[in-house]
Amino acid sequence: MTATATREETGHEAPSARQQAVLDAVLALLVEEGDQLTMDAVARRASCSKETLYKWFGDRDGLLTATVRWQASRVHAGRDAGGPLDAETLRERLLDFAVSWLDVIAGRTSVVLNRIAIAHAGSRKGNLGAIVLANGRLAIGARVKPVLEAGRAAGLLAFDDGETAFRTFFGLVGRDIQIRLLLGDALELDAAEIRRDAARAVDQFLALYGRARP
Amino acid sequence: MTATATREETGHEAPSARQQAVLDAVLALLVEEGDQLTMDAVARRASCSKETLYKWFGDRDGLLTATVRWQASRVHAGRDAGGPLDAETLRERLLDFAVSWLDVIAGRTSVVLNRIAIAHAGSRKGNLGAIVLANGRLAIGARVKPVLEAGRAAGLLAFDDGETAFRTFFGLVGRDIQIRLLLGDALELDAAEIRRDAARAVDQFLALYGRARP
DNA sequence: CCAGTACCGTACCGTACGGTACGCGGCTTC
DNA sequence: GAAGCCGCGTACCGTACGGTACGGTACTGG
Repeated sequence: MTATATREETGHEAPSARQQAVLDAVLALLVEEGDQLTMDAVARRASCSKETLYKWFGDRDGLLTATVRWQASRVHAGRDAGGPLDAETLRERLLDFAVSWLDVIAGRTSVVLNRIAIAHAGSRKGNLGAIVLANGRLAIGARVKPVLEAGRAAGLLAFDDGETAFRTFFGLVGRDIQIRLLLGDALELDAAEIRRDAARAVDQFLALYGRARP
Repeated sequence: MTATATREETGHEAPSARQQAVLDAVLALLVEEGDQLTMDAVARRASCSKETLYKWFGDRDGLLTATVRWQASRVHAGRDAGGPLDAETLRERLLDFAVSWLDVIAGRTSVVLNRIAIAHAGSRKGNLGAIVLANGRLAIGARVKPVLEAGRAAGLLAFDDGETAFRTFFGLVGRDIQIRLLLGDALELDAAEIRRDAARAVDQFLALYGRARP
């Protein structure tokens, strides 16, 4: 009930250490080689047999799905510290989100995984697309919206619909960055530039939705 | 020098009527069948032989490239009417851009083509990605920026860098729409909603960059 | 009326890759 | 230390699909 339990019915359980190593190999391969990822290459890179791959992950799609989930599981480093909200902490929290979001989407791994998921969404079985969406856009939304609501409750922000406000924030932060990276634009973003972009986005968002202390 | 001239050295010339029909078949197939587009299917759909396909377009990538270019060539319906700029016409021009941009990216064809290009960008030969980028994000930028500059010249807008201002505009208009559609989110946008979204984006942009009449 | 050309339809080839089968070494368990 | 698994390595199979070859038909130019 130890090892075999990981490959249960739904295939949703946390992967074993060895399986994680395999998934990391997939990620590495994806990042290095682009998307023409073959099962052979994975087996070779991870020093395991294709048979094991199929036993653990079912088929190629299963392996991809597990990889996306695995990567998603390590991104969820969010600080959702609660507490009283003044203008300064609100700005800080938003800046935090903006920076970490830009960090994610500018990363090679994210780009490659999004490419895979998008290609996948184009041909039946929307699973991958849905998973990436749930762990990307939707997850960040779910974490930012409460902050916005808190900001409104504290009289620091003014908006009717939290979803709309968040989508504006999303647009101000991401702008054309993700689509350009997905389409292969070079567009190097270093930490400093990310910080500057994030700060600008937060300023603009507060200019649009902020309320002068009443 | 008539028919053969279309298949010249670079392969850049406008396609003949028959070739256009083939490219339309590719688009239709792409939209209907997702991305597992085979040369056989194209030949069958367009009632032409595979040999002709290869003769005209070189290989599969050539066909895809020609298709992307063909689609791009029909999107360039931009109104670049010059003339004096007052606040109202500025807002109108921006609204125009926003609406037509949303129309494009929300269309099935654009989604499918972007998917293809993104997948392509993931595996060598960034051509397709570069082409889509050039005809999408870059083209709209090239058309909007002069309007922004004109707005600044007329004292209606205030910004240091036109590129940055445009990217903000881009983000306010597109928000999360494109990535969601690419990843397979349903997200139906009718004309009314597009108009509303575009108007909100323009209002927000003017709130950020507009200058009260001096 | 006879080339020559363009192009359709179909049959064909080669290969890459997803998926399966099998033999063998190294564990755990009794 | 024998029995039984797990999982590695490798060889193998089937097929889908990119690309080519070839025969047949229509149109054009001389």
